[in-house]
Amino acid sequence: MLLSKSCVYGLRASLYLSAKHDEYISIREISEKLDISFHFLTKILQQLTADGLMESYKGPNGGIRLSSKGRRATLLDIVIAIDGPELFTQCALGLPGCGSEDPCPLHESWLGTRTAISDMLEKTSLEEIAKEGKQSKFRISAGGTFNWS
Amino acid sequence: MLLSKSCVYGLRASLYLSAKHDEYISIREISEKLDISFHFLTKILQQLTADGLMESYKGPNGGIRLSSKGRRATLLDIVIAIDGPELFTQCALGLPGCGSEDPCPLHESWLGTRTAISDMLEKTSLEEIAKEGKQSKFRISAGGTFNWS
DNA sequence: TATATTTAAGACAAAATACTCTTAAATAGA
DNA sequence: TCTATTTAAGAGTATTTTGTCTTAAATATA
Repeated sequence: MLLSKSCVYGLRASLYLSAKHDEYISIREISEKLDISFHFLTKILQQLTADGLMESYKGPNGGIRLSSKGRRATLLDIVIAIDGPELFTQCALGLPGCGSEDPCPLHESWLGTRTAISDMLEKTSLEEIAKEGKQSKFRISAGGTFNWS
Repeated sequence: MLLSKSCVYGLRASLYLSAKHDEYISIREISEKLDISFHFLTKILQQLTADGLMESYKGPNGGIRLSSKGRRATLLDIVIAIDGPELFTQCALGLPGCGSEDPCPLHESWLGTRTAISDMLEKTSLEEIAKEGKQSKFRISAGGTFNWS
C-alpha cells in the first residue's frame, strides 16, 4: 500500500475541508459524509492541527478548518505530516546508506520513480483541487457522489 | 512504505539467487548473508516456490534456486507474488469503483505514477540485474559489500 | 450558572504484519 | 538402516496499525 489508511483518511478530510470556506466543520460531519470512524479521524486531524495545517475550535458550532498554511498546502505536505518523509527519502529495499556510491539494484530508477510520486502529490494545492473539484465533481467518498457545495 | 518487509526480503533473496547458477542454495546461507530471519525468510520463499518462481530440494545439500520461470521473472512478478497486485490496480485513496467516469482527485495522475512504478519493476529481469550486478557490484545487504561471486 | 456540544487525550481492543519456535517430511551419506 | 541436514507446515508471540470507548476541557447558549 502506497499510503497508510490514516494518511488516506487525512487526505480525504483535507479535500473535504478545502471545499468549505472559513467555517469550522465538525469532525462528526466529516466522518459521516466520508464514512470514516469518528474517533479515528479525530486523532488524525489532531495530528494535522498540531502540525499547523488545521485549526480547531471546541464547543457548540466548533469544529475544524484548514489554516491558511493548510489551505496553501499540497497533498505532499499532508502525506508527510501523517506518514512521515520516509517514502521519499528511503531506499526501495530499505538498505541503510544506499546511495550513488554504493547503490542497490533499484537505486537509480527508484530515485526517478519516487520523484514522480512526490511530484504528483506536490503538483496541486488543496485550493487548486477544490477549484477543479467544484467544476469536475471529483469524488472523495466511497458511497458515490459527494457534493462540493 | 511502498513494499512490505516480506516483499523486500523476497526481492533481496531473489537477487541473491540470481547471482548463483543452478545449484541449490540453502535458505540458512541466504538468511545469514542478507541478515534476514531464517524462519521468516523460509516462509516467504515457500510462497515463491508455490508460485513456481523457485524450486526447493530437501535434505543435505538441498536448498532453493530460481526456476527457469523465476530466472526470467521481473521484479514486478516477485512483488505481485508477495504483496499482490493491489498497488498497481487500486485507487490511491482506496475508493472502490474509482475510474475515469467517477474519478477521485488523484485518479489521472495516479494512473501515470503507478505505471511508472510498475515500469521500474518490470524493466529488468533477474537475469539482467545479475549481469549488471556482476559488473557494477550492486548491493543487496545492509552490512555492506555483498559478493556477486 | 447549568447544559449541551464539541475537540483533546489517553486507555483499551482488534486486526494485520512481522517474527519465532517446534515438529514433520524428505533425502544424502555413513 | 541410522543420522544429520535441509525444507514444509503450522502453532505461537510481538509489534504496528487500525479502530473503539471513556473521560476531561473548552465554549456557546439558555
